[in-house]
Amino acid sequence: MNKIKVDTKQHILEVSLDLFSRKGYSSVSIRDICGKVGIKESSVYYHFKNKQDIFESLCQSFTDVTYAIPQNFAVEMSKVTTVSEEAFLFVCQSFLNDYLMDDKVNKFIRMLILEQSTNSEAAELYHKVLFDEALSGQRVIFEWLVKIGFLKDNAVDSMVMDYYAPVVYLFHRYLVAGEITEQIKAEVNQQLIKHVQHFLIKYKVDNQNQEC
Amino acid sequence: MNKIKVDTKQHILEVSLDLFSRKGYSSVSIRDICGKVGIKESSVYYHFKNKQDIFESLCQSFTDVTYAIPQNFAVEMSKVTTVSEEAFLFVCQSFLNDYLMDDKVNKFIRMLILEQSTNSEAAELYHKVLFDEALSGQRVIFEWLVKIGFLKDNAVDSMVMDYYAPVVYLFHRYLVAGEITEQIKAEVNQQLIKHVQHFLIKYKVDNQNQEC
Amino acid sequence: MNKIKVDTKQHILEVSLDLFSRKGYSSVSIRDICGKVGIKESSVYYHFKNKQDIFESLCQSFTDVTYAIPQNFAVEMSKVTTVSEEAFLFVCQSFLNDYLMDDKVNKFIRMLILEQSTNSEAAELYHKVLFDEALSGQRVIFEWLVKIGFLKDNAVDSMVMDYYAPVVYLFHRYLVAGEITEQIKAEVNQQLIKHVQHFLIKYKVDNQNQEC
Amino acid sequence: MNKIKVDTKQHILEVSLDLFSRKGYSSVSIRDICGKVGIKESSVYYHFKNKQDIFESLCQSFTDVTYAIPQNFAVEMSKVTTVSEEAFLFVCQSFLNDYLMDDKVNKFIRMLILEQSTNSEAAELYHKVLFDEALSGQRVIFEWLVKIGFLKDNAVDSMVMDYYAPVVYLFHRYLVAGEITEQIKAEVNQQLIKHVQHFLIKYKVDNQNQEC
DNA sequence: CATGAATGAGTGTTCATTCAT
DNA sequence: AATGAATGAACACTCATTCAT
Repeated sequence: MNKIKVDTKQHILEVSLDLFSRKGYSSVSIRDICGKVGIKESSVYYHFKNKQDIFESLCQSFTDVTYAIPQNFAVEMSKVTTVSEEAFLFVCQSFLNDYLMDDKVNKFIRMLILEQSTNSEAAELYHKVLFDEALSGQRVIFEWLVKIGFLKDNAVDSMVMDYYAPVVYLFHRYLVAGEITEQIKAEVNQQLIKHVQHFLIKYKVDNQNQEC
Repeated sequence: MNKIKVDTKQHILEVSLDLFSRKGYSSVSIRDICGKVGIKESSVYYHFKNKQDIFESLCQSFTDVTYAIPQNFAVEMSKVTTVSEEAFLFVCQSFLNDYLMDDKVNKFIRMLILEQSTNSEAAELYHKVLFDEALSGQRVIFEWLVKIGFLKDNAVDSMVMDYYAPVVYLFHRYLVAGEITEQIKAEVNQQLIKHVQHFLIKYKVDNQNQEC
Repeated sequence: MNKIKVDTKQHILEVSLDLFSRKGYSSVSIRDICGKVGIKESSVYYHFKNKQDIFESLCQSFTDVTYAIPQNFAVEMSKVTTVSEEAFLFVCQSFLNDYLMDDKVNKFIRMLILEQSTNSEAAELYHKVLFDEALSGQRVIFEWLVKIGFLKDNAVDSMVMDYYAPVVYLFHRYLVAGEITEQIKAEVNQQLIKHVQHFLIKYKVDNQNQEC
Repeated sequence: MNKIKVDTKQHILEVSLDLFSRKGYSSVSIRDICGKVGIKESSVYYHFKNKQDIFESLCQSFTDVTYAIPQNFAVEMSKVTTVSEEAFLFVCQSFLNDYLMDDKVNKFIRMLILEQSTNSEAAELYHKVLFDEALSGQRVIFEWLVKIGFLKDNAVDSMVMDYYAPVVYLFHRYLVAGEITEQIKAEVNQQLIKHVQHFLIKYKVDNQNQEC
């Protein structure tokens, strides 16, 4: 027979993430979670020490996922020596679609935003993920893109700022509040494309000269 | 005799704003508020119908303050015919210092960010203030700056995005979480100056050519 | 100028009686009363010592009204030597219309019914008014009606019971709960007439025989 | 070992009924109930959704009990073809002793009387039980008693009124307020017997004729 | 006469958590 | 692995009342 019963612990985590990201940790009761999971409140305490433990468990699994990204990317980078405009755009879009708009990741970041002011662990994680790590990761990529001659040899910090600020802007404007509908996804994607093209005009090495 | 007793209603509002912005509406109890104000819990209900009423009262006063800005600005604009780079920078900095970094306004926006997912009124107000109204206000200003020959006659939308995205970025990175220390203020100010100069290089009309 | 302002104390009493009779003493707050009267809560304490004092003041004025009835009636009785069937019916109806259905009296008895189990003063007054005094008063009347030859010389206690039980029944069935509409008034009146005629068939001295 | 722990839910219902019938729903606090039951306040909410839920649960169980009566009676009726005066009196007394004076039922009706003006559900139930259903039930019985030749073939409605009005009277006079002592029980029983005999003199078919 | 401001005690209810089963 | 039953602490809110003005 197939597995019919889903792993309850995993189910609790999923439901909790969903609720935490929508109402905030402290506004979600164990009752709320159990209601959606379909178990009694006391049962949670078989799987988790307490409510905080659910939150921390979520943080841990998110950290794991997030910290895997740059390493994966480094592996890919090492294989590649030339980058086309299309490839660059593709990578930017996949960061948006496969990461920031990914159901779990998106919910997670929303949860962090709500908890950043209450919970110092959340605040730290939020800043690491959305700013510190993101920026340093991008710096590495941009330096590499300069090295392989795709981007001009400008100040990388300016470039990163020019690239990333609008991404953060789009994220907060469209992806933090409310449901992420297909319509919103399309809108954000389109704005991202416009932004990347705008960005490349300024920073991409002029290939026509190279081709000459 | 001098006034010794502060207006209790105002005091409640101040304390509430402070706590709401730090812990989120639902994590702040009437007990918390009263403890800091120095009154008994039941006394709050003389001044406000209920907890939600405090929140709405805060929203109202914030709305009033915010909607006064563009009108004040319009008055100033009408008196001016030429703008120097210093003046432009000064205006940008004053928006940062006198608005986004203003204790009340800053706390208020933080509160809205925390409540945007729970409270639709908060979500709407947040988007109006930080995106819709801000963008349309800036569009007006930039169009005027183009008209008076300070900025190049580029697509205004792109210009607004180029200008505003980094502001939003700085706001979320440095001004939303944690205490706003003098050190952070200085850091943000410096980054803003860099950003504005970067922006002007691209969009300011080259006066030397004009003078020729 | 004429009196425009009604006597506040009287106004409080009226509103209180209305609310007490509909929701019960303990379910009516000073706030409720003041809201309807149009004064602030603290103002009540100028006119009354406390909430209980309002109740007692109501009881007093009701007692005064009620205890005046038998005396008034005794005066009337002493002037009359013969009674017609119509006159008897008229008196029965006037007790219903001018007393049990009178807005104030009705509200008052309803209030007593609600408070009889909580407040011993109310319980006592309720039983005095609706049973003890009513029965003894009726006994006096029926004895007099026997003496003047209008009613047969039966056991007065049985007669009183036969007469009064249906009145109490009608009162509790139609006049205690809900609004007393004109329709209900008519219905009760009709049932009372039927009852009185039924009663007189059994107990009235057959005048035709006497006249023979 | 024997069961020592009583069913808590049932215990709460019993205590609540007792208190509601004596002080009225809104004057009884959850604290009062829990104090008597011997549990903490929060424990009530494991068994009942809220205070109102206790009330409704009581109403339901009372409704069940009450609506079972006529059906039980119908079964008995179908087996019997002759009725003695003693049997009639016995039934009347058992309605009094086993229903109106039954601890639970009595408390319940008292509760309804107190709540009739506040709670429309209570008002409806009160009128159904004490008037509408009671009257129609009695009509059925009296019609049957006429058919089997125990009661004279008079207008049934008059008969019902003559029978039931004094019962309602006795109920409100002796059984609604205050403790129901053995003394009161005896008094009411005696008055009921007197009333039934009085009633039978008027309405019972004269058996001496039949015996001839 | 009336009110603005405050308060202590209490109300119904929710919460995270415990623990025996 | 789950649940029935309970609980202490907290919660938003209401109440009758007081008192200086």
